[in-house]
Amino acid sequence: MSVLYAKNTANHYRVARKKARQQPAKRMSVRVRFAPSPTGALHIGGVRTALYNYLFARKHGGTFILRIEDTDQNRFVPGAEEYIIEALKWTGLVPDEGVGFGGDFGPYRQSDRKAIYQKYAHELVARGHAYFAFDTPEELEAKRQAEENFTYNLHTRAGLKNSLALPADVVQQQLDSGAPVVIRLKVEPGQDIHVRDLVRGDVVFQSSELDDKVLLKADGMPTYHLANIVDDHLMGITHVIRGEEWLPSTAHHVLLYRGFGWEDTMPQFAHLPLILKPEGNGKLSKRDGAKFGMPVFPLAWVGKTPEESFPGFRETGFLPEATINFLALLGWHPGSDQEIFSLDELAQAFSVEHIGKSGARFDFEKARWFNQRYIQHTANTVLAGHIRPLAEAKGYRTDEAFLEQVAALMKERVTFLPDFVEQGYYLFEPVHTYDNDMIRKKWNPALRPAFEALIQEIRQVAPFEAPAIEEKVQQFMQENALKPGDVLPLLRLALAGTMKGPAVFDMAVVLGQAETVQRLQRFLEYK
RNA sequence: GGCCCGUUCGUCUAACGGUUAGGACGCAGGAUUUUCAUUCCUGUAACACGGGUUCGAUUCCCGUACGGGCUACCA
Repeated sequence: MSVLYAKNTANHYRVARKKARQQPAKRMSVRVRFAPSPTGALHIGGVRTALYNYLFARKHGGTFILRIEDTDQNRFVPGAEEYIIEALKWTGLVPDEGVGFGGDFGPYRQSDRKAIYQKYAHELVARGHAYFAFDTPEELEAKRQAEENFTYNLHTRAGLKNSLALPADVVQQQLDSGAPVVIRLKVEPGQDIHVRDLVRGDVVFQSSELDDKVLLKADGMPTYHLANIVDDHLMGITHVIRGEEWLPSTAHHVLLYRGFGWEDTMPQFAHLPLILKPEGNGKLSKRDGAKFGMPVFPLAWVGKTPEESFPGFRETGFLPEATINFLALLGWHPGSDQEIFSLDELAQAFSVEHIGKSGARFDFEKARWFNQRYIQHTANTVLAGHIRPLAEAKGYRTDEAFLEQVAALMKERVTFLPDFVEQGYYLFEPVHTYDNDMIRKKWNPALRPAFEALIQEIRQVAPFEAPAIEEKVQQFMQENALKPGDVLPLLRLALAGTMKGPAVFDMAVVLGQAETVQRLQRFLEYK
């Protein structure tokens, strides 16, 4: 971008602001939309797009809208819409308006707006900015086979079957016959199309490079291009925040706004950088989940086959807050060194200017770190609520007081929620795996009498609390000339089977006096 | 191929002409912890390349290389 362009951009904004002031009040409030297609599970990149839209709306006291773009009947997947809504609820990105959330600009599902698009498509034809085309997909495919870079545009349309090339009576006859017909955008040559992108600045396209995009398909449904312009206009969208893959077609979108005479209220655009694979080339795909052993979807998705089924952040044991925090920083930075943000804090700090321009690699290690941190800083009562269903599934006890104790003991040494009941299983059920190498290292048959005596001591401790137990054990070690290194590891092994874990005496308390004594005795038999 | 976008430690990124190029993850080392983890400290490591513009370029411009996206009656 040259200095001149930058200057022009600034000028443009000044003009735009001036215009905005002259517009009615309805243009003043921010309205953004998240517009996914229900073709399967919502990709994590889609969640990030939703997040940025949500944050932008919150930041500016605006409205966050969910619109379902289901104009491709062939790619429709049952359950996908429900999945999208559930994913938004789980992450806390709850729409103010949209499918399932009400609002005055509905319907918000594009398949329910079919008639609207047809009306506008025909209006565009009447205005001379679009035309009918009768070429079949097969014919076009043949053209592409025959010609390397075949494009439907002003150079080729004269030789194709459309209302611009065919005689009026033939066109009318085609129309009357009910033969398959599409409506295409008539791209006029010789125009510079400027897209003032909030993230990238001024992006220029030559209209002669653009093809005559299909606006209304033969099945009567609109393509994305038509539907998104009509809806954004009708729904009063002020800012379009979407993935970078849409940048090239934005030129067409600008042409559509012009064609409809809506350029004055055209939304501002912000194209987000893509999320890339952890390693190698290309953008993150659903297959990368299995490849790198990590989820790339917010929620698990159950497909028809195992290959079409995918794990989710939720099921892996991520807290939604950690997931959001992680995603927020993937392609955006707050302008400070702060790393930990609640949703509200993110909304406060958010600004489009701080969205990055280049693609961000999906860094699962960082995601792990966020989750670990969030678990550490989450209240035991809240954690208990997360642990309960996991414990239930394993048939473990689930009383509140106990689960809170488990949370307290384990929260500083787990990464994912299931770790509480997996790594810390010995808090719920008897030890099933002993670290035999460690036992060999620490056990000595000569220790047996002392160990038996110690069990008796522990049996006596009352009340059975950590300081009291510790005191008793300390005293015992002193009297028997034993070192902590001789005794403590054995106690730990007896209670947990492993050298990893919470402080021994804390564990003993959580297990309870009876269970502690029982485990010590069982250990004596085991070894 | 054409069009468009991008390029700072391994990764996420800060810097908006003058800095010992900052932070975080990861990794390494140390302290604390009679385990593990946490916590704390320290270290490691980057301006893709070549031309300009400028007193001075990571920063502005051009080019090259590399990466990415789009190129459907998919979104």
